[in-house]
Amino acid sequence: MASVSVRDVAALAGVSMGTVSNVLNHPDKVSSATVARVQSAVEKLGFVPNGVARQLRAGISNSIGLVVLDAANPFFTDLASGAEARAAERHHTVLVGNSSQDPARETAYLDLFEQQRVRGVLLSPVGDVLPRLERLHHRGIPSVLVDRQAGDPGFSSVSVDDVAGGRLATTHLVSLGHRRIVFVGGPFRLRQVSDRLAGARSATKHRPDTSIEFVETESLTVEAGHTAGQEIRARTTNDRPDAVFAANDLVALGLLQAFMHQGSIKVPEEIALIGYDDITFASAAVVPLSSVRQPSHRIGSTSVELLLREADGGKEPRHIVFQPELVVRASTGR
Amino acid sequence: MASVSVRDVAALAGVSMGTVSNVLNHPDKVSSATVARVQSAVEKLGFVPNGVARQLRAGISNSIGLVVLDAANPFFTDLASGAEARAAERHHTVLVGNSSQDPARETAYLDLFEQQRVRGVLLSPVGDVLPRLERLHHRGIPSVLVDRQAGDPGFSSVSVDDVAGGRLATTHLVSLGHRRIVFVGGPFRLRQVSDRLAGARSATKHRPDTSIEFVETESLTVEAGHTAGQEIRARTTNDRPDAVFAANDLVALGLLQAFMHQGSIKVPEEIALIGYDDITFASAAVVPLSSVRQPSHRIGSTSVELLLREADGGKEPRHIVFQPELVVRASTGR
DNA sequence: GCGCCGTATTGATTCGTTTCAATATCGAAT
DNA sequence: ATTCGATATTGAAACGAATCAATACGGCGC
Repeated sequence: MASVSVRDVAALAGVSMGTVSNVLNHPDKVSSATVARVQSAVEKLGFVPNGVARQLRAGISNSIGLVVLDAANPFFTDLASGAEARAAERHHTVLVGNSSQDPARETAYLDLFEQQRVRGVLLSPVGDVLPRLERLHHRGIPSVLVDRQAGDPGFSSVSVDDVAGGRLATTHLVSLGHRRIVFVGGPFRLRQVSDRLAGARSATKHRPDTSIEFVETESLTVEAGHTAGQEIRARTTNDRPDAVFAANDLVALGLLQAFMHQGSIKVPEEIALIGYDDITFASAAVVPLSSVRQPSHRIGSTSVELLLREADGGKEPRHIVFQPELVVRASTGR
Repeated sequence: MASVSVRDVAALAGVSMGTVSNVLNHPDKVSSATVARVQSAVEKLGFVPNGVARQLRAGISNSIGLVVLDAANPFFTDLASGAEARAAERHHTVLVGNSSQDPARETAYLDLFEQQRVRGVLLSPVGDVLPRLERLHHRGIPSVLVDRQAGDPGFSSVSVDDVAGGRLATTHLVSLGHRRIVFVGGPFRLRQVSDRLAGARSATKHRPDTSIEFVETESLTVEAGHTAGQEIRARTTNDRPDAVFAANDLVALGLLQAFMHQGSIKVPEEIALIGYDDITFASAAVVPLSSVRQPSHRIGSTSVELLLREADGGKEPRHIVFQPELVVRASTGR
């Protein structure tokens, strides 16, 4: 019942296996009469070529591996959909792995992709992956760092200037008159977080009347934001900040939920709030959320672009940096 | 420079390919001295077994294909994460495809999975896929319908009783005194939509004082909801419903955005609103959203469970139906 | 010293496809 | 009639690992 192979098709059509293969892949090399005969045999047997065997023979697949930090974050689903779209145009497939910010899972996916001999790897890294990428590179598997500038210029990268984004958000808060700012996000070892934080710091550096405090969270989720928000809500009014900059919108939404609980803290009157990523849900939040927009879809498509360029030609690595954009909504007053 | 194979490892270790393979897969069959020698050769050469070759030889992969209706919908990302977690426990990998409610893309992913000879397929269908699944089944690839009861009992399914869910939501609206209800969602050909709608209808059937109207959208997205909301907002006050039941939370959030625009319609005072799925963002919305909760994570893990059972033992198909749960928040008053 | 048994190891074959040099076929040109 | 060329087709050799019957190697009892 199981598998019909080219052999069976060839037998039924009365030709050799090579000819069947040619009908499938180079129909122009085969006389039209034979093409017809083979195709009807394919039809009759319900033959579907075995992609695994094909890939083994070809030596390289047309799949691209993508490891994201958090599949539940709309920023990454947008990014992934951008990557998929571009890949589909080039007849490639994207395999998405979710590291959930766990270095072990990240490694597991890299192992899988290496074993599967994917065409290349797109990665928004958690752990220290450079040695790993070296190894992949050495094996002929190129990689592109996504949403993070390469520490090592040896690897291509597509990123957004997170320092600029952090500065944008913070400058905006300061310009509204806020002086006591809290940055919420984490873990700080994530580049996205530390860069946005650095931007925040640089925006306040030359303003001695402002202060900036850092609250580290375990992850960049709604839940983590909610926890941090409860901590802030528990403070006495005097100890509270007058503005909060969240490392991403999920955290911001969690904070917002905590602040609004029983109406304890009014946003933006008592505390102004700004997030990062401008996910779809930001504008539909209890208090529509100000945010820093990133071109998530384009990041994905551009990454694939770079990756395939490298996989094909072997050009030297490139670095593309997009600029973020401030989006002002009700959560920072106006 | 590329690939080191078992052959190279065997040569360096001074053993046969068969022995290398045994070290990798049945270390107990090999003397410990040889194991050590082979492992050091593996180390030295940086050998990573070729998963593609392995799979070809094995004849079956340990990947599971999953096709979702909308990867941007948190309901499906939760479902996928449930599936991944369960699959990982069983040493399987989930390949996620996003059909975006497009039958052509759905078919493309099924083609891919068939060519890749995956272990099985999880599918939340858009088009008429039963013939396709028959074919897969005939080829020895089992499938499980996800988030939809099988029309054909020949295939296993894991679903939520959407009719009950629709009834739950609508009964709730009626019990709050709402009499003029609009159901927003689409396309109606999606089972999820038509079932929820059927539930809504059944809840109002024996109440001649209530009316229910159906507004069909092109898809189940925030944007589609927003468009439908603008249409409703454009009506004269007399023509407006006093409650809206959205086919999912994304649509509900879109509606909410449209209603709140310049404060034109107050929720829930002028129009009560209830969604479906209870995604994370529902509780953080402008007006926290009432919804119908589904056990998305468990749906995913249970699906994998059923699929692997079928892939292993070949037991007869099973049908699991979860019950939805009403979650009341501010958007339906109280 | 011989046969026997269990453990270790080998080497050839298989999985299903693509590739490519070799061959077959046929018409046109010499 | 023979050669040349172009076009179609063939068949065998890869790709890289897993399997399994066959063999080698010891040690043991007799």
